[in-house]
Formats: sequence, structure tokens, C-alpha cells
Amino acid sequence: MNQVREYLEQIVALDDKNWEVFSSKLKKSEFSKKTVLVKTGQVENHLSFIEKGTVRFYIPKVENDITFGFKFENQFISAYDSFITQSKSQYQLETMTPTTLWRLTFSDLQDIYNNTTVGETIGRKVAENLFMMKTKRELSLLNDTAEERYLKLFSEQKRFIKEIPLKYLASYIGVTPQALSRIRKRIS
Amino acid sequence: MNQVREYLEQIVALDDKNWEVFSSKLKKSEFSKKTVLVKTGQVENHLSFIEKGTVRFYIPKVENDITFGFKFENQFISAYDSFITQSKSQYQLETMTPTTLWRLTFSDLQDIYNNTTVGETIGRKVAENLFMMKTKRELSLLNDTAEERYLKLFSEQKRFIKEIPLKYLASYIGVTPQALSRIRKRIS
DNA sequence: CGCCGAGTTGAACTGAATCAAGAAACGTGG
DNA sequence: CCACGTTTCTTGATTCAGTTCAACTCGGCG
Repeated sequence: MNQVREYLEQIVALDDKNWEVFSSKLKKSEFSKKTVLVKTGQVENHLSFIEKGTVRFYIPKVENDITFGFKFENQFISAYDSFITQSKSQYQLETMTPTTLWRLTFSDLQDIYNNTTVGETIGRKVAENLFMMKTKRELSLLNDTAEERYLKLFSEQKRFIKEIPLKYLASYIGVTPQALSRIRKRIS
Repeated sequence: MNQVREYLEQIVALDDKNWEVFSSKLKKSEFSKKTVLVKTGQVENHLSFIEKGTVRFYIPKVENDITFGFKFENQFISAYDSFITQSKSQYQLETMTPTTLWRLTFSDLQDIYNNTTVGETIGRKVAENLFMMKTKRELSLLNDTAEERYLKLFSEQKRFIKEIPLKYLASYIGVTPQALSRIRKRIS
């Protein structure tokens, strides 16, 4: 739980009273590998902080899923569009390893927004960060080759990337598994 | 200015007192066609609402710019990452037509965050919306063909798209102008 | 009127998709 | 803990969408 506080304090000053409200809502949950946390068509009801584990974001497809994100320990996860609009999710979240989460429900979060002085600020800054990351990603998809995206990913997240199956990485980069296999061969 | 209030009221309930604080900061500016509003390397100091006009988001390149967005009347614009982090912008904004903006500076916005009850909520919801739009775009870039992206754009923004030069649309869709020219020919 | 940028069209080339088959790794039950 | 079956990864051959280079047309505006 300290990990959560540390994370939040990077974003905004957090006194004990605010943290008290926030932390009183957090519930710890453990999930085994390959657990689907949010299914398409369901409404996301959680904002979760990963204490330990890896989570994949994807649109399920008969043949190959479209994987568009990975999150690791010390990051927040959610099918955030579904969560904030409380409408059906278009994509799924699934654990890739045994995973420990600290979770907040939608109504918990509304309470925090209403009963803390910093809740809205945290919410805003989190959304701003998400937006900036997506902007970076958009430009990478428009601008970089598949090979460049792979190399970037590798240099930024080496530790985790090595543990992710090639077929998911391929989809994230925007190519087929065969193509990524050949890219790897070429650059090694 | 009423347009701004109407826009904000779609996001959050806004009483006269809050609106008073907000609107007292707004300054109207007019720009001629092809004016660069933010240059790469500069820090964005404005959050602006388009009363009238069209603005293009792009990374300037010697040969072909990378155009990654268009905004039209009744939308907010900003090199938002630069604005919120107050660091150098990686991209530029440029008017494509004569444009009228209602503008807020960074410090104006901080005042609003501090002196209104709804400022932070608006900030959060705006960021959340930006995030959702980028998510949609990311999935389109991963999932759709260039042709599908063109058709979607066309069906969503027909009115404006017809006025945008092909070479910018091509870049936005992720292909060369020649390729888009052929796509158009094929589907017409 | 002439020029220049924007758009179109053609031809050759290329990176990645697709189809296919075999090798390696993985997990599950006996 | 091994054996089998399934999934993942690799490699090859073919196809295809889009790039690149180049030439030509069109329309605006200086």
C-alpha cells in the first residue's frame, strides 16, 4: 500500500488526512495468471494499482488479438474509457502473470473526488499523463518503422519485454508475429 | 463567448460565479490563415477555444510534415503536453483558415484551478476526453487499413474534411499523398 | 501571362501480409 | 516426471499495399 502512496506523492502533495480517505477505500486482490479483469461488453468498475504482476490490454479477435498495451508493477490500470463513462468496454484487460492489485471502485472514486481536496487534482493529472503517453504512441505509430518501435520498446522496458510472448509484442508494434520474428533475426 | 460557456456546460454544471471567474480571463484573438500558433521548441502558453476556423497539428519536416490532427470551431486547442508540463513543444499548431480564438494563459488556468469549485473538474474531464480520443485513434492506426481510416474520417467530419488539402489528410491517415490520391480514385 | 505548389498517374521497388510447414517450448494428465 | 498435444516461434515462398521517383496537368495568384 505504501507503493500507492509513493506513486501518488510523485503527482501531488498528499497530507495524512487526504491519504486516509484514499487508502481507506483501497482493497487488495490477487489474481492468477491469464485472469480476465475486464471483458468486452462489461462496464469497468475498478481503478487498480499493480503491486506486482503484468497486465495486457487488448481487443480479442478470433485469430489474433489486437494488443495495444502492457502495464507493470507500480502503475495504475483500468479500461479507463469504460470506467469514466460507465459504459461498455471495447477491450479487455488480462493478467499475464500472477498479479496483486489494490483496487478502487467507481463510487469509491466519486467519494474521493467529493471528500478530499486533492482528489480532482490527482484525477486530472492522471488523465493528463495518460493523454501524453497516447500522444507519444500516436506519433510513433505514424512516424517510426516497426523495427524502430521494437527497439524503442526494448530500450525503455527491457526488463519486462523479455517476458512477453512475441505474438503480443508484434501486435503492439503493429505487425504480424512472423514479421517481428524476422525483425528480431535481422537486428540480432 | 457564449459558445465557450455552452461547451463547458456540456461537461459540468457551471453557475454564474464560476463562469464569471472563467470568462474574465478569456481574451479574444484573431489570426490570419497559415499563422503558426505554437512553434517547436517554444513553450505553449495558451489553452484556446476555436470560435471560428481550422487548426492543424503537425511535426514540421523538411519534405513532408507529419500531420496528426485537425481541430475545428467549438473545440479547445493547445500543444497540451507542452502546456501542462511547461516544457518545449515537439510539434506545431497552425491555422489553416482565418481563425478566431478565445484564449487562456497557463497562469490564468492555475488561477481558475485555485479559485473555482469546478476548475479542476473541467480540467480532469477535458484531459479524460483527450485521452479517449487518442485511444480511439491508436486502435484505428493499429487495426484499420489506410482506406478504412479515410472513410471513417470522411463520414465523421465530412463538412471539414472536404476543405483540407489532400497532402495533410494523407499524412494524418498515415500514407503518402500519392497513395491517398489512389485510394480516392479507387473508392469513387 | 507565367510560375509554382498541389494533385494525378505510371512504373519499378520494397516491407510486410499471407499461406504453409516444420521446430521448439509449454503445460497437463497419467 | 515423462509423454503427448497444443501453442508459439521460425523460416520459406508468394502476393500485395504502399513507397519512391518521375513526368504531366490543373488552378490560383503574383
